[in-house]
Parts: sequence; structure tokens; C-alpha cells
Amino acid sequence: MLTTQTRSEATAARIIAAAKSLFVARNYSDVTTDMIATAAEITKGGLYHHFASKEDLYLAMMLGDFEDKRRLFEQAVAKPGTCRDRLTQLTRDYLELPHEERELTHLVRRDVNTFSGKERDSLISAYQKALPAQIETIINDGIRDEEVAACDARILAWSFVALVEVVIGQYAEVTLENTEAQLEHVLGLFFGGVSITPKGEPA
Amino acid sequence: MLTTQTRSEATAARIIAAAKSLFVARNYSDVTTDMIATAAEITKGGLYHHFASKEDLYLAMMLGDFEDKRRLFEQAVAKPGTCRDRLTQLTRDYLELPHEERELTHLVRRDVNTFSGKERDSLISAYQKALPAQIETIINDGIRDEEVAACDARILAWSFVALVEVVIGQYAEVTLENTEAQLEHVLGLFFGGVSITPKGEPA
DNA sequence: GTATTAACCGACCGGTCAGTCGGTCGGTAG
DNA sequence: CTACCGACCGACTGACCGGTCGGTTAATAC
Repeated sequence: MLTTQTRSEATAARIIAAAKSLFVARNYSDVTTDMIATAAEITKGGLYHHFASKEDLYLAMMLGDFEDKRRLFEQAVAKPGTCRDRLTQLTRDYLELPHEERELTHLVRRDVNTFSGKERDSLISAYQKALPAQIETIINDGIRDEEVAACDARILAWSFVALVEVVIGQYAEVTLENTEAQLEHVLGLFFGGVSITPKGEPA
Repeated sequence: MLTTQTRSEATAARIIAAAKSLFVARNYSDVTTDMIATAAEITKGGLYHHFASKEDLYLAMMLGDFEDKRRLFEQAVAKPGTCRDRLTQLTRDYLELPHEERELTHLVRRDVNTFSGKERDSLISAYQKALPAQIETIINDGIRDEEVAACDARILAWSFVALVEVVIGQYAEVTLENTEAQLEHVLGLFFGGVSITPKGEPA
């Protein structure tokens, strides 16, 4: 029926998908390889045929996802336009990702202490360095063009990320309903703050 | 030498202190009762003399810390002044807490999925409801006094919290050196945004 | 002094979980 | 057809960990 290769790839993909939904829901240590295997409709032996270890699976899952996000962010960095426009574009694309994919982005901050050595480093350099660095680039352009006040761009990038996470609902059971409302909140707050000013609508 | 009661209280405090530094550094599941006992210079049997279970210890640690923070926040809520002044005061007090105490505040978001039932509920209602609700109160006053643009105060409260966490360095190895620089960043960004405006210094 | 009790010890138990290994089955190559 | 190999199975193991329990010491009560 299926070729061996196709079948193998499909199984690996099923394992990754199962791992995503489980690791998003619970800490690394609280997800067992049996749980992942069962969710992927395979046995533990089968899982270990595809991945050398639990850590290996976690890293494959994360670095695969990172690559997708890196490409997504790259598009916004490459585009012309104002800093605000590019951040809007990037955020809109990001908010339209499925819930699970967005959750993966901040999994690192929760689980990173579980790892050590180069595994830990690769996670940090992907999600804590490379992705925010792309946002930083856009913000630095904004500073150069005098659209944004001069300030440490890295801190501003992280501030932006934090605001996005708030509207996603990471911080509580607080969520703005639709993507446009979320966008408006983040961009409005980031660029204009909450103060009532004579010239317009903040927040 | 020491009375039994004093000795007991001191031991319990030592266990809580050991638990704090370990739980801040690693996930709930990755911290063993043996590690806590060793760090508290006691044995596991001794630990279980003071606390009924690992979960019980974790909750005692968290709810004790919550009570301290609740009182700290309460002061800022009770004070008169503008919304900005009160938030400044609260944030300054908060930033002057020792690193470990501040880290405890967002431990819940990392570990909450490990618990269930009323243990989980008590953690959520403390750190995800009661504390942000106090900030929300201050912001609502700001909206009432037309100092802050009308908007869902809960989302604004969480946005503020998120910005504070950024400058604390939760988000990367990014930290502004001193408390005043951190304060300026958070308050400036929250109230004024990052845009360059004719009338002054944002961010 | 004697009895009682709280604080603490440390060996132990039962369960869990990452990882292993010998084996089966079906597709593939020659 | 046959030999092979990759995909997968499932029982097993060894380490670890939360929690227990009988015992020891020292403070306290009488």
C-alpha cells in the first residue's frame, strides 16, 4: 500500500504532532514517552525507533517549529514600510497561527531549565535569541528612521513580545476575541501608551 | 538551648527557604524532596514531619509568599495620587524585592498544570486573580479620572505586569541595570508608548 | 527523677518511567 | 522465490522518587 519511506515519515510526523499537544499542555517531565506513543498510536518501542531519546524528540519538535517561525518572521523583516506597518504584518501573521504553534514559542522559558549543555543552548539561541533578534531589527530600523524613540532595541523587542503574549491569553484567562482587536491593543499600547492625549486614541 | 517551638519554626523556615531557591531554579517535578531536605540540612523524614506532602510544602511556600505580596500591593492601592504615581510606587517596591521573591510571582504560570483541584484553584486565585486585581483597581481609578484611556482594565493590568517582567529579565539575559532605569522604561512605555512625539520623551 | 511528647533520622517500599532488546511482519531488491 | 532490511511491537530493567515507619534523642511536664 504505502511505501516504506512515506509510512516512516508519516509516523514521525504523527509523533511530533502528538508531542506538540502534550508538551504544550504539561511540563517536559510530566509528559511520559508512553503518553506520546499512545497519542501517536504507536508503542514506545516504535517511538524510540524514530527518536534517540525523549530529549531528542523534544528538540526535533522545537527546532522544526523554530524553522517555520524563523521563515515567517523573515518575511516581515524583509518587507519595506514603516516599523509599525512591518510589526503589524508580522503580528497579524503570528496571531493567525494555530493556538498550539503559538504556545510552542514560549515553551522554552518554561522548560529550559530541564536541559543543559548544547541542547539547552540550541533552544535558547533559537527562541530567545534568533526570533527576538528579527523583531529587534525592525525596531532598530524604526529608531534609525526616527519613528521610534532611541532606546535599547532588544528590550523594546521583548516588551513587544510580552504584549503579544498578553493578548494571546498566556497570562490569564484574559483574551480579546478577535485578531483585529488583539492587534489594535498591542500596536496601540506599544506605540502610543495608555495615556489620554489630545491627538487621539491610544491603547 | 533552643526551645522546641523555636527550633521547629526555624526548621520549617529553613525548609521553605530551601524550597524557594530550588523551585525557582527548576520545575516542580524536577525538584526532589531529597534535594529540598539536603538543602535545608535535614533528612526527608524530618521534612515530612513538617509538611504532609511535597504539594503541601509547595503550596505553603507559595501562599506564604502571596500573603506578603498582597500586603505590599495593598499599600499602593490604598494610597492617594494619580494612577501613574501609584503604579510607580508599587513597581518600585516590587523591584526592590530580592530576585527570588520576584521570581516566585510567575512560578504559577510555569507549574500550575502540575496541580489540579483546589490546590490548583488556590494558586490561580492568588497569583492570577488577586494580585492582578489590585493593579486593575489602580488602573480603573485612572480610567475614572480620565488619566488613562478607557479599555478593558484587566488586559491593561496584565500588560503592565508583562512589561515589568521584561525589565526584571525574565525574558532573556536582558536587564536594565538599576531600579530607576527599569522603572523609567516600564512607566514610560506603558503610559507613553515608543513613538517619537512632539511633546516629549517616551520609552 | 520519671513520663511524655515533639523533632528528627534513615532504611525501606511501591510505583513510575526512560530506555532496551529480542523478535515479528511486510515491503523491497536482486 | 529468497534474502534482507526497515518499521514496529511489547515485555522487561534499572534507576529514581514520593512517602512511610520504627526508632533515637532531647526538651518539657509533672
